[in-house]
Amino acid sequence: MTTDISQADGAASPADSGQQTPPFRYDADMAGRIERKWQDVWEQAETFHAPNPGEPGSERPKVYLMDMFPYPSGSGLHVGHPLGFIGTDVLGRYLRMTGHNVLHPMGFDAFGLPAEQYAVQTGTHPRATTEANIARYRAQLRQLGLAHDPRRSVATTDIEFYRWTQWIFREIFEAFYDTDAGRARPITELRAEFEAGTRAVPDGRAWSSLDEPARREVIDGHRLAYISEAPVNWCPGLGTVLANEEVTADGRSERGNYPVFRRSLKQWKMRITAYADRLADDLDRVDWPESVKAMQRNWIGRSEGAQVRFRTAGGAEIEVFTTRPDTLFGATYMVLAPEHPLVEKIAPTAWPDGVDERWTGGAATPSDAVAAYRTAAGRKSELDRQENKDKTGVFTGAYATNPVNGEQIPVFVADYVLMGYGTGAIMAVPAEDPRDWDFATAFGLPIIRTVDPGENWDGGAFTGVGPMINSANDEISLNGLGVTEAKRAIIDWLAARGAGDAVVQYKLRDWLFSRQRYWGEPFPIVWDEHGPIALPEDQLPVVLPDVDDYAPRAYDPADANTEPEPPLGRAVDWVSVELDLGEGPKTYRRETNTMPQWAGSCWYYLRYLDPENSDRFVSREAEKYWIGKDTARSAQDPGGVDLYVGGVEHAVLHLLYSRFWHKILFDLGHVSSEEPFHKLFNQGYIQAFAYTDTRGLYVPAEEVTEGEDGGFTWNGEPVTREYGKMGKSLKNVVTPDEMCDRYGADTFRLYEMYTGPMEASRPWSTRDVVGPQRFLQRVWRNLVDENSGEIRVSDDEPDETTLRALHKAIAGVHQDLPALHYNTAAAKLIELNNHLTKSGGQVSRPVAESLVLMLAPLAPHIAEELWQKLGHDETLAYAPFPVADERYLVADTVEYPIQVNGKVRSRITVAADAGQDEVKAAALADEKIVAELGGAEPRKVIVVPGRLVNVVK
RNA sequence: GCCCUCGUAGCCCAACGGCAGAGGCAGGCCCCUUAAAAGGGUCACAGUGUGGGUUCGAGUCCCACCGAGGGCACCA
Repeated sequence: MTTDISQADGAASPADSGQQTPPFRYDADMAGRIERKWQDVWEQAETFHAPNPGEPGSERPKVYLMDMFPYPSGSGLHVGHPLGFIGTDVLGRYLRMTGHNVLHPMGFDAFGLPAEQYAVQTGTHPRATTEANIARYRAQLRQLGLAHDPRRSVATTDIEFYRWTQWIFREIFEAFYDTDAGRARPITELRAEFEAGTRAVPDGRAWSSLDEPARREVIDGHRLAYISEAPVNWCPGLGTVLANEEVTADGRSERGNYPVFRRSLKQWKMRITAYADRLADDLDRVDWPESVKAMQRNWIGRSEGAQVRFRTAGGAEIEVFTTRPDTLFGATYMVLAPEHPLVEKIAPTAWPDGVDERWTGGAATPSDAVAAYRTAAGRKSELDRQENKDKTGVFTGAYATNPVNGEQIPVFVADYVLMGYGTGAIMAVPAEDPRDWDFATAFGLPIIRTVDPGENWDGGAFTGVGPMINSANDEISLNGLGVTEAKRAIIDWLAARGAGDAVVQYKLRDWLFSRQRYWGEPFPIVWDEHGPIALPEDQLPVVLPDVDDYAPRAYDPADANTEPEPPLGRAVDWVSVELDLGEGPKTYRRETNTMPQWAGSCWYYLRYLDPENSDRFVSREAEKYWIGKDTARSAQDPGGVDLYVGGVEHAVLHLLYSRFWHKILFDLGHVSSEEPFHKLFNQGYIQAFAYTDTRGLYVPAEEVTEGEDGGFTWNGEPVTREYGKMGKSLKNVVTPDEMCDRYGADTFRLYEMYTGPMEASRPWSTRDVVGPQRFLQRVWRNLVDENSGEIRVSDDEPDETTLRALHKAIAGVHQDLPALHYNTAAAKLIELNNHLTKSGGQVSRPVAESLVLMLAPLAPHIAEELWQKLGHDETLAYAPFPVADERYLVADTVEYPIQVNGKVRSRITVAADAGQDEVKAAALADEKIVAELGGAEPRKVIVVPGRLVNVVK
């Protein structure tokens, strides 16, 4: 079937290597020839095509392995990118050899800013750039020998792919969240309920009294994808709005680092908040790193508490959210956020008599004070608010009544209360909240302790637990209760009086889903005079039109008072469209926003399962087979990809969004699984040193030398070393292409897997790559004559020590590979090979074959070549992985170290099957131990079978 | 400020609570070589960030501190 190119071409190769190098040495050239050969063989033989259910091979237990797909950037891959890909590949190859049907696909997250920005600069269509980059990535990945199923490679920019992205959007648009049922349902069912009168219109109007536009407005207000006029993150520098997740803590864009402003704009949103509970709760059902779960929980930010209503003297009601309703007796003032709508309504015309001067901000009237404060707060950037935690604020002039004790408490406006969280208003309890304590101290407000901090407490606000005090009125007393009971009691009391209810609050906001960009999925939406309408399924895909100018209108990055203007708006012929959507031909206006980059990655793992399907985004059978719930795993198993490997940087964004979409698809009955990713693994990063000269400019890292004093120089000049990312601008990029040229892909793979455990970040060190290369060279030399290229194994039985070394290695590797401990697996193979090298002579065939098979997941090309040389016609990709024979794992005799008080003092050798008493007796009879004890009886003797003996004096 | 990781030889990293070293890099010496090395062999190098505690026994478990990396940050 295949030719043996290492021999055919081998004879020609020595001319270009050193004169004395044997002609069949495993060097970079040889490796390159072997690797290209096997990559072609695998492709032609369709070795890694994974069968779908019903196809031959699908009866084997399935495993779905996936990497987070890359964005195909113009600069290509550097050595850091494939770390996870190789790790997944090694596991996949191991699992194939242990009888599994392994699906390991790869695709491209190809919509995004860089291609668009390049298009803006050069006029090149983003599709041209994107496809060229994808081709480059494919070639780079292919040369690494990754066992992907090539039929299943998808790109989010493929029209056949984004057709289904639009279809899913459509499903989301055509659904609402039924809070009673706790799941999404089709919007048609909502309409039917309104029509039948089984569901009340939220504002109490009768459905029959509404005209069609009004009805549509009610319906649109329930959709999971909806338009809202709400404060959003507007980034004039990018000319687009951004999701909360895309804005950094200091109020700038994650991409480009431009200022971001809060502006009220009409935008598309997705109702992810409806799923807040399920997104938080179901984290308990997936096998993810605790750190990632913690980040998601933190982002969702569920907190349980109460809403409490305070009546003001003017009759207005201020509703607050608090997690500590138990401390209500200690509420001595209230605070509204500067943007709170009640601020101006409650402010009276004049200050009350004797108002504290600190409260007025020096203004003549409450309205002046409030207006001035609001203006000042609005001018402050997020960064200012964050960095300056000194409490500022001003009295509104109004008082509200504390419902538990009738106290009149002053209402302030202060920017330490945020409009975006809870109700934008708080009851302030300085005794139990440090922020309120600071404010109360600054403004001279009373502080009443309601939780007993204990005698030794001399600090400020007490947030710990303790018995309640000072908390009683005529009807209820919380005094003496613990926090939990006090909360329950006061909520019941408030609820009975109509002054409050138990509520749950979330930090999570609805997901801003529209962007003013060209290079993204168009919405499958058209507008008529009343609002948005989803295009019927049969009119998908909505293909991106060609435009002359790819740029959104960008502005002075600092000018907040600008409006987003999407590039698709300029495709006037496309925007205006005549359609018959059931009311006869009519002109509609297309939606000109595009979807954010996250859209495609929300569901790509489903498309891999059935990439050619033109009837459905994925067939039910394929979805069930590959990611369906596995009750054998656990009763509550939510299903999902068996292993998803990628960087921790997606902990919140991508992983939360795709969970959200998956749950909608589940609710609507389109998938059987409830979670997209069953097990998540975060690989570490390959990092690199970078060097700057005295002017602070980066110099080529490759050319820097280390002096004996530990200092670094470049061209004789001293340079300073930094450690961090690999990047073009840092002049420290190393590419896999270079490594394949200089050492071969197998060496490169082994190096990446060997330098540390998968989850660990570590520095790149080109210098160290020779280690794995030497190892492969030695394996080759042990099995192949470097002068003739002939295999040289013996048919003699292996000796006892070799068998022991072999089976010890098998047992170890068998354990390490599925646990992703590739570094220790490789070490065990090196150890075994070192043993073979030292033994000298020819390696016996069964030992050679086992070694080659065990090497195959890590270094597949050289393993295939050796396997073929050993006389096998078939690929080893599905050959059975060696199994250790217990006989060679147990020794006849065991050496026990003998400790006296935990320190090793002697050693004895006893038969492996010796009982504990025998071992103990032998230990105590040892002359060194007898001397140590000096005739005294040991207090205690601990025998750990097979391990050691510890004598306690 | 809070939360999560992680500190073992010059470097990268191993070590079910049981003899601190599996492996690699770099280094020394020897062999091969006219010479060289990405060839072969061999040798040395740490007591596990610091201080306590639990234990017969701690790199491993607990507490505090120091250092590095990451996440969150006026979220009521």
